[in-house]
Amino acid sequence: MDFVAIEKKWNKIWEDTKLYNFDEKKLDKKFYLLEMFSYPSGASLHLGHWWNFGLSDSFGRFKRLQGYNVFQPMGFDAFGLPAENYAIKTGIHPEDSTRHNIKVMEEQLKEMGGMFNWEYELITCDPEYYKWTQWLFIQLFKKGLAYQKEAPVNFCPSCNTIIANEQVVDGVCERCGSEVVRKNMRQWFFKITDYAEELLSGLDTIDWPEKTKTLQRNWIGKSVGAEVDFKLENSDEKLTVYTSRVDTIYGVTFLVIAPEHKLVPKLVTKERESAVKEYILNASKKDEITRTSTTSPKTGCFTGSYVINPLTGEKVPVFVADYVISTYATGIVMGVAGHDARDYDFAKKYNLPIKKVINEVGKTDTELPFCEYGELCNSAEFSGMKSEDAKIKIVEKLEKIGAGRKKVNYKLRDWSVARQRYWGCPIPIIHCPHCGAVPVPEKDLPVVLPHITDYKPDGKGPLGKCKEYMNVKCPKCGRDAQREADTLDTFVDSSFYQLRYPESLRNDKEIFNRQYVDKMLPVDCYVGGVEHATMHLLYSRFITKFLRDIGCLDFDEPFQRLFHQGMVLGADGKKMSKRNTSKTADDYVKTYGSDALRLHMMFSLKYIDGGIWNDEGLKHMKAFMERVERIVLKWKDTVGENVYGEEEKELDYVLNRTIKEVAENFETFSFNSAIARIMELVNAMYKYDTKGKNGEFKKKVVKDLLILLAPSAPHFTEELWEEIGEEYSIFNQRYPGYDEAKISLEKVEIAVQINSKIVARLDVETSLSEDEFIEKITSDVKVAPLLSGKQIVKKIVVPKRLVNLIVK
RNA sequence: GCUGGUGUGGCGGAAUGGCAGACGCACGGGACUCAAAAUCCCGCGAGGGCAACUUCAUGUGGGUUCGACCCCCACCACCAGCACCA
Repeated sequence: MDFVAIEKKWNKIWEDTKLYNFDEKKLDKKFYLLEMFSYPSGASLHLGHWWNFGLSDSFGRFKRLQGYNVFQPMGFDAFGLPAENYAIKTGIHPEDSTRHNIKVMEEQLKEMGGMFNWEYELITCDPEYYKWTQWLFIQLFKKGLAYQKEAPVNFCPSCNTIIANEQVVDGVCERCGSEVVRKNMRQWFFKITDYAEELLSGLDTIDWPEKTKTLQRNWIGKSVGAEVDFKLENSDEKLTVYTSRVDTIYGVTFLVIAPEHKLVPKLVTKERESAVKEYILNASKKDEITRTSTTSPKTGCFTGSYVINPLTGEKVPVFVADYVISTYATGIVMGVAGHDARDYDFAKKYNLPIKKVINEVGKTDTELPFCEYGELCNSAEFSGMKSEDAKIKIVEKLEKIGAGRKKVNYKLRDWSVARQRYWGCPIPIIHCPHCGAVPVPEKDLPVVLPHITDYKPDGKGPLGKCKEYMNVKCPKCGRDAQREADTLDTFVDSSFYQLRYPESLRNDKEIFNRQYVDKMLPVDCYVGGVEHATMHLLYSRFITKFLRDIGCLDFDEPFQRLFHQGMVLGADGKKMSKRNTSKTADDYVKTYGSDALRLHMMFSLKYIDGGIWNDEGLKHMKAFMERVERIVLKWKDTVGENVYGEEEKELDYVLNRTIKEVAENFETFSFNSAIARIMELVNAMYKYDTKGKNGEFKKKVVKDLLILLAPSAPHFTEELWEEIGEEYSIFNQRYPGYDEAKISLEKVEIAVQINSKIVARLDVETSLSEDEFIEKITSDVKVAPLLSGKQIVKKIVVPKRLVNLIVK
């Protein structure tokens, strides 16, 4: 068979007959299958795309054969930094390179022969799409969930712009080489923290990999602790710390405040000013991972100020230290050197006192630092209490004297959404000197991204230089005003695309129709990399919950079921992705055809784990397909006696087991095992071929085999389906059912163990009762002698597998 | 560093706590052929043994269990994410 030629043929027929069109009238058995859409990066599809889209397409085809009306839309996450960097380097406008890349990728995805519903395609840089990105921003703004605040960013003084973490290489700007500093700047945020609790509890309702849920739980990082106010000496100002270990409050010997905290200037005394300034400057050159690393040396600088411990009345010094981060909790921590590892290191270094206020339960000689829960000592009336109880009692006392309160904290921070970039969705805000930040009226959406040619960064972001864009009248008061120059993080674009797909091209009146989207969503199965666990997957959940709260939809979670494909690596073990030279799937398709490529990918690596790409097995997949072809063509016209004996029974057993297990393997994305089962069926067919004679039976096996293989080799099986004289299309068939009776054997081999050691393997009838079964085993000629004179003290029976006799 | 994950023959990989290594590759052998390729069939973890068989073996070290690749603890190596790459 000429695999390459038949693929062209069937791609055309499928398209002409609109075989895979989604039937919007049959929503009762719809199946919304979605792969994370891709960034239109290089000039052509790399194997990673194939891995993601090709294999989940096979899953979709399997679902279709099971009778589902499969919706599998496709689109592009088209805004983003790479196109802009490319433009700065080459002068090619991001719009042009992006459109070009999309076109190439579309063609290749179509060649792949997927069931994608292109008629719903969406592209995030289309004004028709980003109109709704802007609309979403405005809804969040109206509810107070989009707001501006000062936040630390990477700033390159020479480029005069904010740069991304990935653009900082060894502390310098990758573009110009100057030293990058952390700096507070005014930024737009989405208040995702308002949803922290629900994002946490909602995880219990969705069918996601446990590891992904764990990642999100830890990312949200709920901790129940307390806030404590420490009054500043000789001032009315107070410093509020957050602690999850308020039981250690009697051990506080100092306070630590983050260098960029806004209260720092109020704390620094004249004598300490230059030292603190220098310290803060140095801290601004470090990134957060270095700062918070438990192994990097702790550094700090005394501010000159002291605070009063509200419970002990003790005076303790306040330090600035960069191991404290301003964005978590209050940005100030109480230093308890005896019971916190980092505080201990810090105290050692600066010769601060170390107090013991917790003992290991039942001991008085506990070594410091002791960071577990224990029993309090040196803690006034709380001495002798267990940590757990003391936490409650101490908060009660703090509340009574007005110096503290119970507090739940989350590590989750608000989502920073503004970017000083050109190639992104414009933020629909107008800054008016009189009215402040005013949203663009919804009737004026979209705010179209102007086509500029100078997108080099310059303080404000590239749009800031475009006067025609920036200068507008305030929608509220009509006076001169300026547009927001920043654009949105591309994660905003992708936070609702799954909601927009079902009506992407036709609904220009609303983001989506509520009745329809309630029927189409949630997405039944979502496929994408685990690297999105704490960002895209969290943002989408947040936005879905927000849209529910403003009455746009009726469900809480966007993705009911989730699978992560592993990463396909190049021969060098490196990522095959947008950032290194991508391998093209084209050459393989031209030589072996897309079905062989797809089969090889499915069989040779675990989908969930990925691994190093190896094309060695490709030619064998072609050989396997030819092996299938030979037996199918040989059997298609055979006539023979209508007998059903041992041979038929044996093949029927394999057939039915294969039908059952291939379906189970597909459900868990264990494609490699599914293909292995199909190979076993083919092997069994060849075995039957040497002796079996039942022609009708052979025809049935051939038909079932082709349907089982169809999701994994769509063109190939469609062609054979036609060759055996069946009606178009194989994808309108139903996945075969299996007969439980044919899978259950009359006799199975049982492993017989005595004291957990295998002593025999016996064929035993499955119909025996447990007593009959034990009787049969113990009286066996091999087993009986080993039991003579011994007493059986325990019998462990694992049905159809093993028996273990414990003897004395 | 923190969070999550992975580790099984020469290789990719199978195994609801129940006969470790399914299926495939590589390798060896046989059939077919003048021959080769292709195809079809058989064998194939390591050590010992002519053999029946036997010992060892799922990153390392412990533990739980009648029984552990699987559960628990500690460690080692590698991978992903760490909030402005998407």
